[in-house]
Amino acid sequence: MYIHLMSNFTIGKLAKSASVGVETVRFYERKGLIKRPSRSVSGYRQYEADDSLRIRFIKRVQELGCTLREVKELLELDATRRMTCSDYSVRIQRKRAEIDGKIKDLQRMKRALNKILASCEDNPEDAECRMLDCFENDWKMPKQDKRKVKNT
Amino acid sequence: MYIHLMSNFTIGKLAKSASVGVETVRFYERKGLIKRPSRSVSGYRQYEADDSLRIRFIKRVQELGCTLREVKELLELDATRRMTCSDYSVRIQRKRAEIDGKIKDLQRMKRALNKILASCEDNPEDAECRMLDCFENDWKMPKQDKRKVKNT
DNA sequence: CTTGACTCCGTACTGAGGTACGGAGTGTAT
DNA sequence: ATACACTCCGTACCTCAGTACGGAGTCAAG
Repeated sequence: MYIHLMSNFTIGKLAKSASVGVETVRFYERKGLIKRPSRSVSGYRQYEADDSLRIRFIKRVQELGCTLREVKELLELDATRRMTCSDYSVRIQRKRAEIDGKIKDLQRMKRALNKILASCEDNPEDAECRMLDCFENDWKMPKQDKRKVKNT
Repeated sequence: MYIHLMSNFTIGKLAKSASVGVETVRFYERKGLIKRPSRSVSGYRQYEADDSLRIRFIKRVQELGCTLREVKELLELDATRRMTCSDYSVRIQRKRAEIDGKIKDLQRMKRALNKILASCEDNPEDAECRMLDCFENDWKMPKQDKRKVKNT
């Protein structure tokens, strides 16, 4: 594991190791997404390997369609754990369901891409497949019950 | 199928059916994400069911972490098909790989949530599981080769 | 002991993705 | 035929997620 040996990143090192800009690190600090680091005598921020992991986590989860607010919630799931096990596990379950939905839809999109690929490579005539239709099962026409509309 | 019978949405109807605002529809039109609709004599936009599907597709794919630019590319995959089957299928394969990566990471996140849940419900003492660690396999430490950094 | 790269901080700016506004025309229910 | 809701258009505005700026201090190599 020998990772803890290479602690004490300066902000520039951290940023580079996580493939973001220095300003982004400071921005995340302001937003409370990463903890305030310890400081050197002269006031320089001092980071450790875990902070790099954390930033890379943030970036990846963002790519999976979460806002920074949601990422923060995710990261807080283990922080607040153990004190509030009651409704807290409900929150986790909700998050899990959300993720499940995303996985399903990504799989549908993948199938649609496969269909297009197949029709392109094998028989360019066949297969009236559109990307659009890959979600058709769940929500082709909302049938007036999923009313999450900005109600007037 | 009898869907084509209920064509000719006005923009408000379309927006409501797709759970977005009227302004969003116009915005997507400006951005070229939906085609310019036909107009009534008085200049009102006239939509059909497919446009609603398209907008719902856009919103969902956005939630899966794509920008509008990427959504547009996805939607164009079937439009430009059949003329450029050569490097075009490469583009599709790239898209598919991207999606695969997202599915994998979402599954990892789900497993992490499951672990937290288990440790919360069964034995609140055990299981030092953090959300952070769910991606550890692929990119714990970047090892200086994935250098997509804003090079100085 | 100077030079150049790095850091500090606050504030200002940017680009994406919408939202809101306002004045004018339209459609329709009473 | 008069409300009232809806539409048109352009422009202005908003939030989110960074980016850039600039003046001052710091660190390390030569």
